[in-house]
Amino acid sequence: METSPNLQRRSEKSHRAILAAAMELCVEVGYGKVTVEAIAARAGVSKKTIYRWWPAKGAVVLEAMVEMVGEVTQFPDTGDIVTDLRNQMTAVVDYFMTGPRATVYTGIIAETQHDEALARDLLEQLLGPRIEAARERLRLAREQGQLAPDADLDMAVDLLYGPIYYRLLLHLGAYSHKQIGALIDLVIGSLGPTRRAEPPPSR
Amino acid sequence: METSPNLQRRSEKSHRAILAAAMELCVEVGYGKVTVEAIAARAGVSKKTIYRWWPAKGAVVLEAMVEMVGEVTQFPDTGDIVTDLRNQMTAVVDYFMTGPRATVYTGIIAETQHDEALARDLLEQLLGPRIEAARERLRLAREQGQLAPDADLDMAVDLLYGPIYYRLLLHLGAYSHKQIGALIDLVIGSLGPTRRAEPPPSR
Amino acid sequence: METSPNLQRRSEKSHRAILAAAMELCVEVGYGKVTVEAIAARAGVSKKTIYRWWPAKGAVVLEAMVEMVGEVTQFPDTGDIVTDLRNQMTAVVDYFMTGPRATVYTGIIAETQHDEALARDLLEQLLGPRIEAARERLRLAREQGQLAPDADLDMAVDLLYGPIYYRLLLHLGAYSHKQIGALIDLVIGSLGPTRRAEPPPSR
Amino acid sequence: METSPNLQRRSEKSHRAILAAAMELCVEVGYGKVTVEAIAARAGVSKKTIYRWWPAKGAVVLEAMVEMVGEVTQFPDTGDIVTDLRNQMTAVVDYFMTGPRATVYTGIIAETQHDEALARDLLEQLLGPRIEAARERLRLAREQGQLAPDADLDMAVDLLYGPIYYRLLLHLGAYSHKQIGALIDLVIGSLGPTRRAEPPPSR
DNA sequence: TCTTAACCGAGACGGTACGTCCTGTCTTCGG
DNA sequence: CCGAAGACAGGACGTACCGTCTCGGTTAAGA
Repeated sequence: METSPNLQRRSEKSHRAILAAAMELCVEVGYGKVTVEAIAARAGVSKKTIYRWWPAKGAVVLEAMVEMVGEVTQFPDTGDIVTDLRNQMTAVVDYFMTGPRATVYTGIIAETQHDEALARDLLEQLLGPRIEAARERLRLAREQGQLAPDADLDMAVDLLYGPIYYRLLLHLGAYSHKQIGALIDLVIGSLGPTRRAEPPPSR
Repeated sequence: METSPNLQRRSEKSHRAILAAAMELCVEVGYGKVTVEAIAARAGVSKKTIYRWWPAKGAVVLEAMVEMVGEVTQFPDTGDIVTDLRNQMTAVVDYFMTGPRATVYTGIIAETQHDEALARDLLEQLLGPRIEAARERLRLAREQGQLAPDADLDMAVDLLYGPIYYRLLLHLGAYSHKQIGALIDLVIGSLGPTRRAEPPPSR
Repeated sequence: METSPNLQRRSEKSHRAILAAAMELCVEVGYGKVTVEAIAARAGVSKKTIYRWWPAKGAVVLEAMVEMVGEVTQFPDTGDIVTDLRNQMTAVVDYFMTGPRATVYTGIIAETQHDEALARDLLEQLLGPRIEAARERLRLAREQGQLAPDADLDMAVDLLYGPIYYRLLLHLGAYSHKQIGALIDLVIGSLGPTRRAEPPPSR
Repeated sequence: METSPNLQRRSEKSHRAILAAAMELCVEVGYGKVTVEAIAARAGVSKKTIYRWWPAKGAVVLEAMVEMVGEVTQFPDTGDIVTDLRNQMTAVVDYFMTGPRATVYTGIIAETQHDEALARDLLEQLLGPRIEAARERLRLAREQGQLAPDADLDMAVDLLYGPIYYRLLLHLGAYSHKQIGALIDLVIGSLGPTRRAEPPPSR
C-alpha cells in the first residue's frame, strides 16, 4: 500500500527547460547576474515551479552542471598513474576551468561560501565522487608499486588538485597542460617508491 | 599651477568608523549577511559616504581586512626555510582560515568571482605581496643551498598554498598544524638539494 | 479565445489599505511630508505594490480623495439656481477648502504643476465632472429663463469657482458662506434675464 | 564709528549670478527640476553661499522673479477703468502665464502650498502690491463714477483675477485677450453705476 | 468515463537592500 | 577672513530580486 504513489509528478518538460535555461543564462550573462526570475522567464515556467523542486538558484545550476559532467572526469585506466592523472586532470581543467563554464563553476563555489546546504550538495554530487575516484586510482597505483607503500593518498590528492583550484579561485591564471604535467611529475615523484632523502626532521 | 588645490579630503573619523563597523558586522552576522546599509548605520555614516569612497561592500571589507593583516603574515627569518614556512603558514591558517575571520575571508574571495575589480584589488593588496614574499624567501633558501638550484619557485608556492586554499574553499576542512608540517616537508623535500630519483618519463 | 484569461488581479485589501493610509497620513502630517515609504509602512504593504498601481504619491492621494468625494459635490436640484449654487459651493468650500482636507487638496494641485499626468487625472477624475455638472445646472437654469438666453456658461463657471480657488491657492483666505452668497448673487445677477446696461464699448 | 561696517558683505557678483542662474535653469529644465545644487554649480558659487542669503530654492526664484517683474504690471492710467484693466491684465497674462515664465510662476505658487514663509514672501513681494494697486485703481474709478458707489472692490478684484489664476493653476487653459475683455466687461458691467435688476433675494 | 487533486503558468504580494539624489550643515584651504 | 569647493548625515527615491502566495487552467491517476 503506497502512501504517495505519485508524489513525483514533476513535469519532465519543465524540469529540462529549467536546467537548460539556467545553463544558457549562466553562459550568456555570467553566473552572478542570473536570477531565478530570469530562469523562470527563459524556461517559460513559473517561479513557484522552480522553488518547488530546488531551494535556490545555486542548486538549479549545480544540478545542470552535474548533468553535464557526464564522463568527462573519469580515469580511463592505462596502467600508468602519471598518464592517467594527466589525462584526467587535463580534462578537468579544460572542461571546468576554461571558457564559459569556468565562471559557472566558480560562481557555484562562491555561492557555497554562504550556503551550507549548497556546499554539502556540491561536495556530495560533484566533488566527492571525483576525489574518491582519484584516491582510488592512487591506491591502485600504490598497490602496484608505482607509489611508496606509505604514501599519504589524501595529501597526494590535495597536492594535485589544490594548486589548480587555488590558481583558479584566486585569479592567478589557470594551469596549462604543460604545467599540469610538471605538477604531476613533482607530486608523484615525491611519493614515488624511490624516495628522496628524508628532510631534516622538523618539530 | 595646481590642478586640484583645495580638494576636501575625506573624514578620517568616518573612514575608520566604516572599516571598524564593517569588520564588526562581518564577525557578528557573517560576511554574506552584511549590507552597506547596516555598515552605514553602525558607523553613524550616510550611505553616500561609503559609496563615495568604495564601489561596493566587498571593497570596504577588503580594506578593513588589509588593515588588520599587519605583520601576521611576515616571514621572521630563522635561517631555516622549513621552520620559516611552518611559522608563516601556521599563522596564515590560524589567522585567516579559522574562527570568525575565516568566513570574512572566504566571503571576499567568493565576491571576487563576480567582481573583477575586487579580484584585482584582492590580488594587489592582500595576496600579491604575500605570494611575492613567499617566493622571495624561497629564492633566498635556494641561494643558500636549501633547495635544488633548478627548483621551480612558482610551483613551490602553488604546492604550499594551493592545498590550503583548496581545502578551505571547497569545504574539505582546514589543515591542522601537523598537516601543514607534513605538507611543507613533502614539498620542500621534493625540491631539496638531494633529489629523489627522477620519475619515470611520462607520455 | 481569451487573450488574458488568468491575469492575477490586484489585492483589494492592499488597495484599500493604501488609500486609507495615504489619507490618514496626509491629514496627520500634511501632504507635503507624506512619503511613499510611509504610506507603504502604514498600509503594511511593500513599496513595489504601490508603484505597481500608481506612478507616484500624488496619484495615490488623488484616488483616495476621489473616493472620498462621494456625493458631497452634487447639485441637489431645488429648482432655484441661486439656492442650488449656494448649497453646492458651500459644501465644496467646507469639504475641500477648510480643515485638514484643504492642505491635501492644495498639495495635490501643487503637485500637478510639475506632473502633467497627475494634472490630467485631476481634471478627468475630480474637476472635470464637477465643472461639467455645474455647467449643466446652469444650462438648465438658462432654459428655464433664470439666466439670459445668451449667457456665457463657461465664463459663469469661471466667475463662480475662480475666486474661490484663487483665494485658496494664493493664501488670501477662504471664502465665508456669506461671501459665497454675495459672489453668487453678483455673478448670477450679471447674467440674469434682466440685464444691466451695456458697459461702455471699450478700446 | 560704525559697529557693523560690513555686515552686508555679500558679493554683488555672486548675488546676481545666483539669480541669473536660477532663472535660466527654471526656463531650461522647468522649475520642478531645478535644485539648489544646480543653481550653485551654474552660478559658480558654493551652496553655502546660497543658503546664507536665502532659506530655500523657492525664495531664490521668487527674488529673481520679483526682480524681473519691473513695471510690466503697472496700470498706465488712461482715465478709463475698462481700458486700464484690459491693458494691465493682458500684460499679466502674457508675462506670467504664457511661455516659459508660466511654469516658473506656477512652480513657485505650488511651492507655497507647503512652505508658509515662501507663501508670505510671495504675497508681500509679488502679489500684495499688485492686488493693492488694482484695488486702488478701482477705488479711483468708483470715485469718478465709473463704478457704483457701493461696489465691493475686494470682490471685484477676486472676480477679475480669480478666473485667470483658476484656469492657470487647474490646467484649464489660459485666457485669451478676447476672453479677458469679456471678463472685464462682465465684471465691471455688473458693478457699474447703471445697475442690473436686483437678483431675486435668495434664502 | 468522470472526478479530483496536484501540478502548472502567471504574476501579485510583503520584504529587504540596492545605488542615486538632493537637502541643509560643516570643514578645508586658497586668495 | 571671505567664499568656492565639496564632504558630510540624513532620508526618500524608484528598482530589483527574493521567496511566498493566490489564481484559474490543465492533466493524469484511480474510482
